[in-house]
Amino acid sequence: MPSSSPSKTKKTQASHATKHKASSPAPALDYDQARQAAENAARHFIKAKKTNEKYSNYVKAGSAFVKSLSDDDALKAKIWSQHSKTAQSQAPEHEIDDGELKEDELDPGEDVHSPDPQMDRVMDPEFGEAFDGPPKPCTPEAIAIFLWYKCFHEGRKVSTANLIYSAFVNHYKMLDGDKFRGPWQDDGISTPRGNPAHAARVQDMLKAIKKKDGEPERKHSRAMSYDDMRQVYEYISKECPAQEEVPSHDQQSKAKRGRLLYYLAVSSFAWTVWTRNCETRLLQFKHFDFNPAAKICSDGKQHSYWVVNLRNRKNWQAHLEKGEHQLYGHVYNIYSKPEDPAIDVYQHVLRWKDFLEDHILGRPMEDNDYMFPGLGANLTINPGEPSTYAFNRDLIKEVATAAGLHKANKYMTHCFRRGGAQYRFMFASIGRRWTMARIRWWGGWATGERGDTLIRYLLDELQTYEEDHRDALCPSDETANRSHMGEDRALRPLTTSDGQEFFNNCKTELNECLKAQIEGLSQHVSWLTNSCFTAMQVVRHQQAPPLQPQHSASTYQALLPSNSSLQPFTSHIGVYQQPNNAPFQLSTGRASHPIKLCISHHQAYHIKLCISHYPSRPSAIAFLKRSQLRLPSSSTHQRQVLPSPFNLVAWSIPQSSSAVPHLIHAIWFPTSNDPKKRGSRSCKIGQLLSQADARFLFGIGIRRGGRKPTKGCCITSERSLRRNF
DNA sequence: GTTAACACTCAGCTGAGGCG
DNA sequence: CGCCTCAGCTGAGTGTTAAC
Repeated sequence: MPSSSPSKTKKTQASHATKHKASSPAPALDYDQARQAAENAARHFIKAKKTNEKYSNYVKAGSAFVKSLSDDDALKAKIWSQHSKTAQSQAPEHEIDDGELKEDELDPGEDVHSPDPQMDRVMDPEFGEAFDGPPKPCTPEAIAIFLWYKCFHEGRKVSTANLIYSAFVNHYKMLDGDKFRGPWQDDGISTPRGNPAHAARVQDMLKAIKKKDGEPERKHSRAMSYDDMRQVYEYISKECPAQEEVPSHDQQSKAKRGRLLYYLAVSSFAWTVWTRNCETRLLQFKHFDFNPAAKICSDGKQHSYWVVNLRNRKNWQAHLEKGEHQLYGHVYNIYSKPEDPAIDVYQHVLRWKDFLEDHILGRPMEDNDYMFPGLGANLTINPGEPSTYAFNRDLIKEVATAAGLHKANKYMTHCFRRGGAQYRFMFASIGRRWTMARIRWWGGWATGERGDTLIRYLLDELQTYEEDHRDALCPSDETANRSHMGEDRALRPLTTSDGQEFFNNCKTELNECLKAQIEGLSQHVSWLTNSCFTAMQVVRHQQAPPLQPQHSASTYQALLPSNSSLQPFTSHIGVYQQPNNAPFQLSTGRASHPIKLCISHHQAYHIKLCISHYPSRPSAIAFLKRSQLRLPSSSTHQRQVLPSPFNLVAWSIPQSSSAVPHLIHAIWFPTSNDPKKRGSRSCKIGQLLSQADARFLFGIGIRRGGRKPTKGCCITSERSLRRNF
């Protein structure tokens, strides 16, 4: 019988052992005692304590079940026997008893004696003791019936069948050395040998149980994703009262702060180191090193970190036996991650430790203190006891619900291990995902584990993602089964179809853009021609004296449209000057009335047009921009550099022309400082521009820097423009 | 050598019941 | 009513074996 207080018993035993060790050497043992002690030690320690307990419980339960069944059957047999005797004594001799009941009179749950001799079997007289002592011929049948009872009658799942089966395998394996190991052998004559759990009858029942429920429903904990962690952290950042805001007497605020700091520490630790709940709960202060030796990286930088040593991860007993781990456990260096506070376990654990020491314990932590002890309602704890599973489970659900996570009740204690591992395996940014080898090491999985069962829940997620076809109707290609996480979507070459689609899209966009530009320029040209024409009319009729530069701006600003987008570029007014600082003047044909016009730039290319007259030179229209205009200087072979968008100078504006396309007669590159040559050349090269040419001219007027003027270049058509530009 | 099925172990999970 | 303990069920994780 198990002790009612196992912990006390354990402590008592340990205490006795300690005393015994300290007081006297071990007494001498005889052979029987030593053999018995060795067998007991093997029986008790070959499996984990909990496993042994569960196995033992199932064997006991099975034993009780067969006894009960045997007793019931004996009772029924007795009643039946008495009933038969009574019936025979009371029945008239002449009455014919057919010995059978009609089928519809039978209880459907009641077994019917079949005429089939195989079915009409009598219970083995040893059935009630089938599990007592060495296996008997009826033991396999007893195991099979017990399995049927638990799984078919009580509705237990396959795992229960496996557990019962394993319990009986282990029970008989450990019963008498090698005697009851191996396949079950029972010829009906000699004493049976082997393990009765391996009998065909038991195996058949196991197969039947495994198939009875079809595909089992999986109940995984929902993984805590990186986004979930951030969402919870944002919630806690708002809700967690700062230390300086918590009065010493305010236990409620203090408790709230403590719980949230505890949650941040536990969650970030489990999410980062991928620990299971029990592994986190059982961590003690001695497993941490908060003052490790300074470490200088290869790049010369030094980072803050602390060290945690996990020694007792799940199923590591076998690993330790094989020496698959480091001598002193599995060591993790935890570095600060201030840029990502939601998962900065370095800071969260330190913060929790400080809170624990300063506000709960009132002393520095000691080696055997649990890092995450269970918290009471008012921060009452016992540092020598770890937190409970239920406490962590409830806290996770509480915080997840409060933070507004989707399906918050689906988060269980395993959510951090799943979420952290999935993040490093699948969801971290490219370049930050870990290799399978690193994931295997970090999560403490066996090195020889197969690919598809290695970390099943990781690969399940990936499998689901890559083999999921629910988005097959999505217009965009979301196929993810051609590479890891569908990363090839970003690396696939451009297909003909993609190129055609891209071209069409560009064409549409470009057309709309050009259309807008041309319309804008067209308005400019229209306004420009009107302005020029009006200005010339003013000059012609007023016969005004030459305008001073400071007057010209205000004068001709009045000619500009009110549209704000066409504000005059006043800083450039008058910059087009001759060396002696005299302003250029507009010449209308041979007239010598200087007029200066400044046309603001607009939209594309900031075209500025300055129409000036210069007494010693031909009238000109210059397109100014940030580039440089080379103009003849006073010396024959020197050129003066002035701001201009391109090296174009047009001249000779017809007085009567009001149409845009006929405004510009010629475009001329001034290459000579000789007014006579310029004048004579201009006469030869002047030609009318079409509207298309004019627009084209304005369009390509953006050409910056200006090509070196070619001697006597005249541009009169689009083709010429193309050729000369 | 690979793969799938099987075998086994153990911690997570759940509900019942006791207790203050 | 909430907290805690306990027992039993469930599923994850790991190891082994046989078929291909």
